[in-house]
Amino acid sequence: MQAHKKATKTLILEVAERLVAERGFESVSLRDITNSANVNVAAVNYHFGSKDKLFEAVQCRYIEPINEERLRMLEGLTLDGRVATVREILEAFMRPFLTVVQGSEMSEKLFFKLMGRCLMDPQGGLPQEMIPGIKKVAETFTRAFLEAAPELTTECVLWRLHFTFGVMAQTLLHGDLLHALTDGACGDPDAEDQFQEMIDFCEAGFLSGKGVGK
Amino acid sequence: MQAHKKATKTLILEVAERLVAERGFESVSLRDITNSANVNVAAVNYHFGSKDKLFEAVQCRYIEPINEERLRMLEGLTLDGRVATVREILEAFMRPFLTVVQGSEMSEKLFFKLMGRCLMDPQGGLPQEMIPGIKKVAETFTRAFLEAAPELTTECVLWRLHFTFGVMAQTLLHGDLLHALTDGACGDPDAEDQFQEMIDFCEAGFLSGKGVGK
DNA sequence: GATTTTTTCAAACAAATGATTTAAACATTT
DNA sequence: AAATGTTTAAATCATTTGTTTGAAAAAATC
Repeated sequence: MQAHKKATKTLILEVAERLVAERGFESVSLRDITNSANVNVAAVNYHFGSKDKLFEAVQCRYIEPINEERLRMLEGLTLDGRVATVREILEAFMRPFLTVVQGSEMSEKLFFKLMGRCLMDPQGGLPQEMIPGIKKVAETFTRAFLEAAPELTTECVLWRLHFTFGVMAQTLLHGDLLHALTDGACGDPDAEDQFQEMIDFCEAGFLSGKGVGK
Repeated sequence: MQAHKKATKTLILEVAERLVAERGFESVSLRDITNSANVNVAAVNYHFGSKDKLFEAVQCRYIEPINEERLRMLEGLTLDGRVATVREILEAFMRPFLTVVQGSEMSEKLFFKLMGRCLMDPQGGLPQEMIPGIKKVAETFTRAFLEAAPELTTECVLWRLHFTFGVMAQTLLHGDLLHALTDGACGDPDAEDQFQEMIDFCEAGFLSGKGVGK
């Protein structure tokens, strides 16, 4: 059954992921999803229970591999008791978004739109199921940053991690906006260049107050 | 008529603004809006033409005073041919979000949620009516930054302005998330402190590559 | 191979949606 | 005060929404 035909449940998830990214959860109807997936309308409620639960499943499915890859990269940096640099840790935090999306079937732009939806759409905040994973990432990376830059306080690191996430989300979500606003002068689609610009910006922000200037 | 009773059109806009901020545009029905505003359902189509046009009006109404205040603050910095610092320009870019919202009837959190919705919700990008204003802000501030930090390229400034916006959006939108993830340890509600943290971070990011380090 | 469980499907459900219509109320101008 | 233009109101429209039902089909278990 799995060999010749994709499981209905997975099929629904994939289609929902794409449509939700494109149009937002509230704008996509169950029939949009099931028609596009060539399954029956009732299949959603059968496999997921409700439309809301389907959306939660979509959210969890996309964030998990990213968080896993983040922790994996960070672990690779601190082998043999080595202390990683702020820049390396930043890269471990940010790059998984690129690598995971490049390994997925969605286009990058769509994938990041989905990310934005996940942050904005849910009425009652993130699904409970996602919180532990995010918490673990935040804690682990905060610890790493504190080792790399001991002069910073925990609270300060958390704020800057938060800022870093904002830089990433904004760039990946609205990179095309920059392109449009400058009549094409800016917004070069080279993802790797953008990435380096982001890391430069955030590294400097993270080390703010460390240098001679202040 | 205006003296004793608020114009229906304005009333609808205000209620729509609040409800859209809370729940998102697609999740709010015309009846949610008109019931809450104590006006007839038909009033929306009469005054705005359609639900979509109402949403465009909501978006434009909120962004305009912010952009005006931004340009006003920036102008104040460069009187008598004086050259402003990067930090001052950054403040002119970011602070209007705080001052305008503090002068409005909405709570801060709601206001920034609305901001997020405006960036995410519309299917075909931002309303055409908003583009010129944003463009003007981007151009004017880019010019100012280039004067304050002549060693940067135009493209670089645009990217960093973009990053700065991301920091701001993320912080103002999801500041409570940080609070929740750290079990209350982080996420102090003092808006001014947060603001200084943001400016520190972005100033450092903007001046990245300028200092001795690189 | 019969039985039981799981999955699919067409049809129908009630509720809610954005939009329209028509007439009444109101304000403004002549 | 009559006529005109503007705004409000109730009722109704055709769709669409998420969800449920009950039977058929498929798969798994015995």
